[in-house]
Amino acid sequence: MRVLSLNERRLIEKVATDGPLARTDLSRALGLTGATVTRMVAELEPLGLFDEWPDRKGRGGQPKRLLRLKARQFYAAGLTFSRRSVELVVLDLIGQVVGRRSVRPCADSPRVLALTSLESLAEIATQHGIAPEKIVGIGCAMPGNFGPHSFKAHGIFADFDSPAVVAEFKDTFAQAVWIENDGKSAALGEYVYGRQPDDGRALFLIHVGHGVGGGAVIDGVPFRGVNGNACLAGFLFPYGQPRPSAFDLLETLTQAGQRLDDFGDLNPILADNRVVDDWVARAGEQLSSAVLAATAFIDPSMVVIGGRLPPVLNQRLVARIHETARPGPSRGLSLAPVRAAQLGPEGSAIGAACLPLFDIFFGGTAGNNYLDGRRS
Amino acid sequence: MRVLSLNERRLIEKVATDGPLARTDLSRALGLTGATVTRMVAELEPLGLFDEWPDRKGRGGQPKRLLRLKARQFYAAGLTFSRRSVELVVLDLIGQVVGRRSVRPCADSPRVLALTSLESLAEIATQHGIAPEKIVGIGCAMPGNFGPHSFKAHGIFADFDSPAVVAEFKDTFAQAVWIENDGKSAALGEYVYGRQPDDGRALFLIHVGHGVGGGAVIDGVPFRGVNGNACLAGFLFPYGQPRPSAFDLLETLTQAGQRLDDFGDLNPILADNRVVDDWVARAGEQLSSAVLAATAFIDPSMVVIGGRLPPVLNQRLVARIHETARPGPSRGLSLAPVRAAQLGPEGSAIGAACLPLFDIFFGGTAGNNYLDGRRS
DNA sequence: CATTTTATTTACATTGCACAATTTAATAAT
DNA sequence: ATTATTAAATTGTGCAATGTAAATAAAATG
Repeated sequence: MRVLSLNERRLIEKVATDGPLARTDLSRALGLTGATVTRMVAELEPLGLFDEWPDRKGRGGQPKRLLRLKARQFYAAGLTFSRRSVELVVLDLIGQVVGRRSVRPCADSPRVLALTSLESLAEIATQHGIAPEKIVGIGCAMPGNFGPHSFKAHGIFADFDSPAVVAEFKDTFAQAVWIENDGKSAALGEYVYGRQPDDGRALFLIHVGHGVGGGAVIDGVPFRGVNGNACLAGFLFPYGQPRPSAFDLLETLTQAGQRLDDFGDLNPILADNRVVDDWVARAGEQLSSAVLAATAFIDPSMVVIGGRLPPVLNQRLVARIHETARPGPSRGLSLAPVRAAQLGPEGSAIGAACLPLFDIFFGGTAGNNYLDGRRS
Repeated sequence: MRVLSLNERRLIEKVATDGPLARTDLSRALGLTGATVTRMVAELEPLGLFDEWPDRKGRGGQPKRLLRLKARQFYAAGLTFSRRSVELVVLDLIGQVVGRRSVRPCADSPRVLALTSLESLAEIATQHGIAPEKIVGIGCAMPGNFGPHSFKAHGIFADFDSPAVVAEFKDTFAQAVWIENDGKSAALGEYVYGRQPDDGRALFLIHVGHGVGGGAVIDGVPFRGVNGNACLAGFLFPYGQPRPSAFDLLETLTQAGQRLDDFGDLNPILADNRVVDDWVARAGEQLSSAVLAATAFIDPSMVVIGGRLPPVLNQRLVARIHETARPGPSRGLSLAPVRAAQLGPEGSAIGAACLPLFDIFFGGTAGNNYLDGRRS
């Protein structure tokens, strides 16, 4: 597929997030003339990205011809994993989860992880009759950080501490592979498909997962830092002490005699659970200081609490953060608004699937040497 | 003066920071063709920005014709203030301080501040024979933050808590006025004129001044946050408790019986001063946690310690930070390298003067709606 | 002095977009 | 039913910012 220009990707992203939209709407939203939008849409025609139909609600004048993404024209797979499971989702262009597989027991090596994922992907593709060439890429959300030369996984995944992980994935899949930290994946997913109109220009997500991570999308561009390790809200909570991570909740429950294998087992035991209540109270308070830190450093328009926990827990954490009512980072300033993630515990995997879709069809990395959007 | 295009500003910035350079060097560095660089330089000719002379060191082939900025072609003024003084510097295009004035006693109202500054500026201009139209703008570095609708100054400047400050400045000066937080000004100054080759893509500056602030320049663009309040490293150190600010040092000295009126009085009393030694030990340790936080959230290539303190104190703070040897923000990660600011206690004022120069001649705000660099 | 090398310039083509005029398809007024 | 009005979409044209390729310039080298 040809590489899309910056404005083409801006157009597609706009249709994806705010559609359906007519050409005039796009022209206003993107700051381009109607003529340009007409031509761009015409040039994108061979990709078959859009459905188009007349707007029946017009009041005089030629009716708009609304565009929306043809959901099933392209797909991407996103994968993430935890101690006892590999979660794979297949996402279509409009962010609908077409299929999901959760496989246990889990990957104890990068190779097993890759092969397991390949198998899950093949199953889903077969079941839904998805041709392989319609799957534009595989994204993998990793619980861990990027060292100068290698990927450093979270401590419980000792074998994942190597650049071989990347190689293993690239060898296994026919499609192109994207690797990203789980917090940054979730932030991207939340930005692209969990978005609400008042999100504003900068979304910061605190990722409550194996550890406490985070990610941000600022002015439509993922904020990675020079080594890909920005937004690590978890530094506030040293290892070996209580911290507001999903992993910490599992450990807390284990110590209280309620042993769970994985994040996925949380849902049934949440109601009327004193241990969970206490954990939410403590973790929410800790997270409010993470919100303070994120406000101080990033000054985002919105902080989102997301990660591997069930949505109801995210909501309870947000409620607890609001109760805590911490002052802002400096005189006269207040905390950024806080909200629970829209995407739920699959957020990282959906975000992972977003990586290829975003790079190919949406904002992608803004700016290159050819500052007018042309290429060499 | 006509508004310069994005690539023109990239070119001028490159010459400013890495010059002298020939057209071919620029073509390589900017990713443009030689033909384009030739034409751009020719079109900038009326501004008289460059000196050009043949390179005598060539080894075969036509000798390069090196370009560098004509330092005295344009100027900007930068101003900052503290309890007992108003500091104003005039900077030329290559970042040389052409003239400085430090006036006491100080501004106790925005109006006095503005008039005092105007007078200082006029004196410097007269003394050095600088025509007013060569001064392209006035930057003001403010100790304080931006509220949703007004500027909130640091607590000791009660009268500055209003949007009237901005109006007062705009009324007083013939030139265009830029207002910015002092930490962000200093970061910009350090990026443009304090730069070293290994700075990398993202510079974070911790500003030790009235409070503890900060600023960052990421991929050549000042990082401001949605409200202009990003990079506030000081949130780690609550008001009313010991904190690593220059103001805190003055207070500490006062309590020990060594009363000083202003930051400028520090230099003579630094040697063999037990109170200062203790303060450096404590503040350095505190700052190392600010470095940790900056690394965690921003993941910069470099953290710079700067602000209103004499350079020797910045160096001692950096030494102390290195002693503290804190672990990185997560497993396998280490702290960003730390360095003392190049620009010294005038950093904020120089940075303030950078604001107009940067916006007019250098990177400015990258990207606008016209993604090809054209304007409506 | 001819050759080689590198820098710079010139002439021309391409492209992404704006502007303005035109066409299209609906509703409202007569 | 006809005409006017409106808004959307399209088409034709031009411009500005680049790239491409060839030409020219100025030095070192043999």
